[in-house]
Amino acid sequence: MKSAQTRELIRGIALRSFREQGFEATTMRTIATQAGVSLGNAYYYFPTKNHLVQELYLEVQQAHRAAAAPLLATSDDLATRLGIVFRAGLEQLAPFRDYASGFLTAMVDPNSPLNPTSPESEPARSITVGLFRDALTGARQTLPKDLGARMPHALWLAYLLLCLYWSYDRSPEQRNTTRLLEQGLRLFTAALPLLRVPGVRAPVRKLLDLVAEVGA
Amino acid sequence: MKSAQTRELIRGIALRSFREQGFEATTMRTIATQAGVSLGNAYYYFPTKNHLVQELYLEVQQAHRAAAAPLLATSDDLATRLGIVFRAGLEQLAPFRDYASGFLTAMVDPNSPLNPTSPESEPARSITVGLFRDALTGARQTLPKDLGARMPHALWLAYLLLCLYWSYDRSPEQRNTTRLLEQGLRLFTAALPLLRVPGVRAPVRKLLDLVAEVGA
DNA sequence: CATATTTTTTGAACGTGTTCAAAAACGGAT
DNA sequence: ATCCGTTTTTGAACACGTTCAAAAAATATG
Repeated sequence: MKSAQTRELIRGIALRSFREQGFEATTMRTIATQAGVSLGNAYYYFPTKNHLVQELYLEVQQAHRAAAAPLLATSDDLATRLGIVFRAGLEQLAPFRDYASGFLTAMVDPNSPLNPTSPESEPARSITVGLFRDALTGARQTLPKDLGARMPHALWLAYLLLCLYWSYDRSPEQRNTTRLLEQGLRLFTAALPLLRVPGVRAPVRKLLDLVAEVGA
Repeated sequence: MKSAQTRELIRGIALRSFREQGFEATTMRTIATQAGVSLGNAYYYFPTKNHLVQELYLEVQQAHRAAAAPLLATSDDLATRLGIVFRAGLEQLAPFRDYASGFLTAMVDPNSPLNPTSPESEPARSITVGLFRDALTGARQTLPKDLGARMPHALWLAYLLLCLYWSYDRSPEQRNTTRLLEQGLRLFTAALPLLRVPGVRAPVRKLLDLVAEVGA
């Protein structure tokens, strides 16, 4: 029971190495060696390399919240607020740009604990979904209730897709990603009034329901 | 030069095994053994396991075209035609449902030849993009020229996202995926007239341009 | 035909993530 | 203090994708 220290030691070294060397360059053996521990011992605390990456994932999401939450107090415009959350998220990822593909590949596998829709990712996921919920509820503009309930989850998925785009974005400083975000927000706000039209609202709700089933 | 036979032998056995056993269960060693060839020899013809999967990818896209092309002759309605291409694509994938995640994970890695946006995937990609182009040009409804030029590529990306959704879809017979497709098509046709409004068309074009940069 | 060169094939090796039986350290009850 | 059960740690092993030098086979050249 005393050796939750060992766990922390391994965790800390792994996360530092992930940040500095990336996913594939960080080997379970190097982690164990740097921690002064046997390879098998690392596996005693973390059943999988991906479980270690998940610790990083959670930490990044916590930083995301810490960065976005104060900024949300500065505006009550919906698009601005959504932009704050999206942008703060991308900023957290910036340091990982070079190794993004390695992390990404691991996250897409539906059987991996790392997958954002997995039960193991629930803590990290709920942070981001919560941020989008805050962005919506604190805004001057409001959505129809049924859509508002489904929207945070849909926005979270949109955020994941944006991250996917970002990891493929080879434009300087990933400007295309921010451009895509801005255009998307513009279109979203332009379409906002339409969501009150019953003929639009109903199909959109159905769409959101289907989208919601990913990562329920 | 004579032994392009060996290549075909390995290729054939690998593809059959991929179909029957999936991606991870099909091992380079089992392929080599079944082909009566040494492990190193398989690598002489295919520098990577993923290069073998790519052969499967191409074959599936060819089947996609073979299935969709004749059906396209039966209607000139845009939504119907798009639905034909999307649905035919999903039908080709159906046999792989159980192993989809394995293939998928390999395809998302931007550094993999398997990635749909890679140069190596160009033959397979151009088939699908071409199908969407055919669906558009043969339709009664027309798009503004600037959007029409960008749309096939965007639809191809939408198709990839639908495949991603499909691979996560745990509803019986993946009904959710077809529902999502139908709802999406409904919304697309409903939004079609809007694309002629200059205030909508311009931002949409910008969006499509950004989207186009993935897999240029 | 004999020899040189190129193409094909082999088999052993490497480093990876992961597993596991057994050893060691630890902690509480006698 | 000693024993017993649990927790922690170890080190060797496995299967995998991949690499590579060298052997073998095929082919070209004299």
